[in-house]
Amino acid sequence: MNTRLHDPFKTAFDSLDEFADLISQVLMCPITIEDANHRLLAYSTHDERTDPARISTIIGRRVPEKVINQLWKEGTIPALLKTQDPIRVKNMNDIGLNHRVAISIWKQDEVIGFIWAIEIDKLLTEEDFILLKKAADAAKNKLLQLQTRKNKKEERSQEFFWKLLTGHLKTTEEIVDHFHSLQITPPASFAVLVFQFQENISNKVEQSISYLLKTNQRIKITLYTIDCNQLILLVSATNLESPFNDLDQFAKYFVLQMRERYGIKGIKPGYSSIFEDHQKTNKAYKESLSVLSIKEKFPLDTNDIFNYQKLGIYQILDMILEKRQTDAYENYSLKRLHEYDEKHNSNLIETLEVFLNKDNNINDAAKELNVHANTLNYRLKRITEIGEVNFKDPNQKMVLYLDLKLEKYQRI
Amino acid sequence: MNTRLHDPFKTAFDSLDEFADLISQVLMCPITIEDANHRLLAYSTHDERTDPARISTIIGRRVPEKVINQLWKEGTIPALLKTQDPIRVKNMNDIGLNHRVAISIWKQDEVIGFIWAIEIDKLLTEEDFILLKKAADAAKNKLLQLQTRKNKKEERSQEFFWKLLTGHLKTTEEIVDHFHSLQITPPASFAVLVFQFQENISNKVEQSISYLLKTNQRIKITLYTIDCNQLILLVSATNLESPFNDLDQFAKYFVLQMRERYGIKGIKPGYSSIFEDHQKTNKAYKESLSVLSIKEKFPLDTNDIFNYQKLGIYQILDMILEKRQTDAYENYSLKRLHEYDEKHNSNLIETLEVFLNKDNNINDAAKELNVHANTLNYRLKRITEIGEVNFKDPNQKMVLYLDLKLEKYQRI
DNA sequence: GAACGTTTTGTGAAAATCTCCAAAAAGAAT
DNA sequence: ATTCTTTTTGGAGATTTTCACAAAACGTTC
Repeated sequence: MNTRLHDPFKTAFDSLDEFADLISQVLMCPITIEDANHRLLAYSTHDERTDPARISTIIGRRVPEKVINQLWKEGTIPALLKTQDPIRVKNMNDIGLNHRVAISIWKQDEVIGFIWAIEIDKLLTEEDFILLKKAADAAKNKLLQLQTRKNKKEERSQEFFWKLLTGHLKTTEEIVDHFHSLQITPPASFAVLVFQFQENISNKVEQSISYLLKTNQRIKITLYTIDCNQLILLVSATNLESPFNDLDQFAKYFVLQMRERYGIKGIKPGYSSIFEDHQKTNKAYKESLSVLSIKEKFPLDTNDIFNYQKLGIYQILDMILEKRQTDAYENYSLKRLHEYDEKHNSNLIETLEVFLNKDNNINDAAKELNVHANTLNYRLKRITEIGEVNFKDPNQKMVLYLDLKLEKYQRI
Repeated sequence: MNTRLHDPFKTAFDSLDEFADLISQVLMCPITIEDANHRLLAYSTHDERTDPARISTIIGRRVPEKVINQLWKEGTIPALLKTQDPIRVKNMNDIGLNHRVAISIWKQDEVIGFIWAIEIDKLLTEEDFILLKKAADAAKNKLLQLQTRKNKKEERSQEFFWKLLTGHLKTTEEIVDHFHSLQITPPASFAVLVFQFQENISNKVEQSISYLLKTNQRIKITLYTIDCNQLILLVSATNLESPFNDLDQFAKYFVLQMRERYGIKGIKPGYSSIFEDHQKTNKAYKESLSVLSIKEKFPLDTNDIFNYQKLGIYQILDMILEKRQTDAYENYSLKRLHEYDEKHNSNLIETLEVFLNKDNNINDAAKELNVHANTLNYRLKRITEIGEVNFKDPNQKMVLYLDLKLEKYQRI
């Protein structure tokens, strides 16, 4: 027993799995080893007793997202990131978690992994805690090896990604070959997703990002890189039927988590259409940037839009503005309505805009304007008279809508 | 009596009015003299008896439009344009016309005016007819004088108009001065209206045009000129409240009459927005031409549109097309819908287009598609699923509409 | 042709929208 | 102050639209 307390882990071992079994034997409980992003690195097979959370972790080769979220909310992970000591986690039946003890594995001042010990039928003692700490220290070197191997691969990936983004790779075969040489299956369909941060992305923030991306299970992130204040991702949806939905959800999720977990605010997502041909990565990248630049120009109207497709009319608004300016065009209807508003200080223009925004829905628009539906009806009648507009004509309505938005844009 | 039959009109007279009185005395009935466009040139005051049609003619200094229309329909004017002999017109109480006799005044093979004799209490005899013929002959020279004077003025007007259209006159004062020197009051607001003919406009057609324009009383035509197959007008609406309405009506009226009266088909009208500043005549002209060129590109969709304002989205469609082509943009939703149509040979795309054309009106669209309203509803639901569209978002709908039209355009 | 999924059509009830009228309120004009 | 016009609001009733459900028709696949 004395030797055991001394340091039972100072022996040579080939694989992390072997090492996990060793810990398991020493502490007499199931052991799981994860990297910093909660990907499964190894697990003990010696002890067959386990809990549902561990099973899903092993099956999926990563800790389930809901478990991670719970551990963040409840404070375990933040604690593990602060201290080098073991942390005890209480039973959480709703996510299938038994009592367990966790410890983080450190390389200098950075966490590079975790060891989990599940307390099946006995709780670990103070002594065990000391042993666990020694185990964590012993695991460090093995993990570092894995990391450097990964880093090299990542560097090559990054270079390849930039070539894709800038359109340097001309043929589809060349691109697919590159993917394979990096041992990545090229996604059947993809989009480029860019998160724009308020400030340049520091190394520290980069780690948080990396963590969030790796733990995400909503969408597949094939490649990612960082450019000043932009995080650029090559992503593909797991659900092929409604990819936009998935992407939207992920974008919102990412922004939310960055704010809640790390206090980083003001991240703006923008993503491209979905493409099948990898040669179009460059185009996809441009679309994403275009989304971001348009979101800057029309922040209010495009607040909930992240996707180039969903930008709708805003895709082409600045181009139209340019033409309208060179043509010195003036919308006659809007002009008359403005004149009327001026003269009678009414607000027909505002009324019109809300009505069009609300997709011609009288009730919704009336609610937003805080007037009676009949009032709105009356105003609309006046608008058709004064502006000589026909609301049954989608054509005319569109131009009104466009010109309204343009006016607004010009005023700013 | 003998001398009277010989030629009572071979005397000198100063004005046409004097001459009208002379005829009136000889034939013992009220006399009116008009130019080829039914503008009043002179009328007898000797005889006080008259009829409502004559009164309005004198008051308005032109024959009322409904009277002219009636005389065309009923054949009097066509007859007068064919023969040099007097024509008798029957009583037409509904338009206030008594019995009367008319004769056309000729210069070579062209009618340059008319003389009207109203048969108040006695019908004109054969003898009177011969006298009338002599009167017409005598009136000819006087009318010619008037015409040449007018022609000179018209030439100067034409030159001025072209300067306006091409934007050669820089300051508004300069333009207003020009107007005044031509004894024209510059209209407070105006539009440029262009009729495009299928063939170059011959002199003969020009006469018909001139006639139609001069007899029109719906809108004020300040200036007009002809350029190859285009008739260009500077017009202003008499009704300031709904100028577009007036202009639309006139455009349709002109096209109709040219076809019905002269058998000239395929005339396409196009007119600009309404402007107040005469420096913008050039812009107005460009807008009109733009309408015509767009009508050529989208003949079906823009068939009932003559006005730049009402062109709606078509104003900017070719510009958008250009951008979409350089961007190699592809609408994801439409792509998926097309694929679905292809695979299941359905017609979701057509359904979508009709639905959008009909301004989201299920019933109207269903009628046009010859399906049950529920069928349409079902299809729309499928469209939102397959194309990942949200029909409550006016933005998305607009882009769909635009891209649909663009596709259609590209296919042609 | 049986089995299956997709599409079309029909029905009816609930919800909404529209139409019309009238009264009140607010502004403008005299 | 009063008249007149314009605007807002309310409500009742008619009309439309929407929605869910079910049956029938159609197409594909085995």
